[in-house]
Amino acid sequence: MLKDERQAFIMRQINLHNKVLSTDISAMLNISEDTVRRDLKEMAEEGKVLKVHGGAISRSFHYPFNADNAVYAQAAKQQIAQKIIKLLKNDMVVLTGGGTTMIELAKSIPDNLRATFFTISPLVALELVEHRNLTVISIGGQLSPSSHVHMGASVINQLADIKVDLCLLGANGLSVQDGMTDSDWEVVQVKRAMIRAAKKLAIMSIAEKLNSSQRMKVCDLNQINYLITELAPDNHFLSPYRQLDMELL
Amino acid sequence: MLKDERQAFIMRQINLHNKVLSTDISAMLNISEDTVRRDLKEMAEEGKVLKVHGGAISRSFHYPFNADNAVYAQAAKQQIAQKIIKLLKNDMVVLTGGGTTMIELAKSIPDNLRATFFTISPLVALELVEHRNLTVISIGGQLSPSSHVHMGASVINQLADIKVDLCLLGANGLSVQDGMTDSDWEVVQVKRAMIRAAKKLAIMSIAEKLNSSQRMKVCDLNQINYLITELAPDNHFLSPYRQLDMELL
DNA sequence: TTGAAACCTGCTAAAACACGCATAATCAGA
DNA sequence: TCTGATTATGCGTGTTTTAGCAGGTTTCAA
Repeated sequence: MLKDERQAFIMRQINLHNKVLSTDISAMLNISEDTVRRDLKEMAEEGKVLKVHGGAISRSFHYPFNADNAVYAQAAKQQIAQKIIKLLKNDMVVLTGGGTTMIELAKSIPDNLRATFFTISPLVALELVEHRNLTVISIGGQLSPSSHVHMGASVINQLADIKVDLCLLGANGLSVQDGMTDSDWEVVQVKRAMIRAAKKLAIMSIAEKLNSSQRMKVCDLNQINYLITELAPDNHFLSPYRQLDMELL
Repeated sequence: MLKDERQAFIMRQINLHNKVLSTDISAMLNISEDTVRRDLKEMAEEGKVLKVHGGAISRSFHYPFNADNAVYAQAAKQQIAQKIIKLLKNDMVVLTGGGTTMIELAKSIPDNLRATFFTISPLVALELVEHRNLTVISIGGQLSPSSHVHMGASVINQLADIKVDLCLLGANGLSVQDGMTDSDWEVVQVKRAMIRAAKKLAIMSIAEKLNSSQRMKVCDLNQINYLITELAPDNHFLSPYRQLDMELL
């Protein structure tokens, strides 16, 4: 077997699986691991792959991370925001949670929308209040260091006293089996109270979060009125949700 | 499974859910918790995540606001902050307003201070909550677009129900003649309610604002227990205030 | 205050690695 | 086709990296 031929084979494997193990290649081609290592090293120097201990990974695979303020999957979240804006009408009263998707939405609300927003997230509140025609009311309470939203009994109490047209929540986990789920007990309590306070419920979730589950159940899928993802409503990925009693956006 | 692959997986989980638990990752990938911990530690050292007890949280979640904006008279305000820190004791309950001085203070509170902070400013709340020994409670209400603090009747109501050790307020106007003054009627109402809720009152003000008056009166000078400026207490500029029943810092 | 969970440190075995060297394969030009 | 030069490959040896584990300590929350 020729060297180039071998490296082409390795390249194919990497394109196929995003990674290769030196041992695997060695076994597959019946060559010594040393040779594989040498190949990988060479290919890494040519910039074709990323060499790591144990094998190599695809160059395009290096995970997304920007040290500063880049939000993960921002494009998708902005798409979601655009879709939600269509749900918002003048003189609506809306209740929102926190999360980066919600912040993207808060930024991109059109300035001419005249509405009232209740929110448990100070970050969202600060973004919303930049729009002239919005009335922003913070549901105060103990601020959670990890999720940066207000939680605790006083939040639940306040939520019991209000009734809003639409509740906007980000989903942490969402699946046909388990419904909407979350990982934190306190968060679940607050989300439930928020859902109770709203006539309609809209859940936003990037497609990646669909079909994932967390430990605690927030609500059933049939309580959800709108499910907003960055995908087109007829995307096959959403088909499990299509029969259900919710509108896909 | 390759190490980098594993870390990419963790990174993805963090981007999706804003946090991960070591135990969860360990279970999901069938690897020991030690390995997960080592990964998280490594990733934290590279600045990719924030390590916390039990797991790690997203870095972009860590308050992506204006990192270092030009604040007017920032040096002076930081000096003031340093002086106020000396007033803060463990297990104190403090009530604060908003303003850039207050934010500077919130940033520079020592991490080992264990205390409870009530605040009407979402920005201050978000800064305070970064200190792990602080309990932060937002007094919620309508968010003022101009001053970025919560105002309105519900704030007054909530303030009526609490009693704190110390109230920290920035002054808009302060003079021997007129006492503490402000320009906005709503703000005055809130400040009065805050003062009522506190055993002691500390006013912070850059020297520039001393001897200036606004239209509305908030309180008399003799209600003030501490006056904090960036000047030394024996500065001649402060002499008009020296005879009064307040401590100059 | 106390018990459980999370953590750290040091250790071990196995895997992956690097390096030198001997041998095998390849190639260019006569 | 032969030959010498060049390159590629496999192997032995010693080193480094990695992952799990044992134990003692810290942290957290009840």
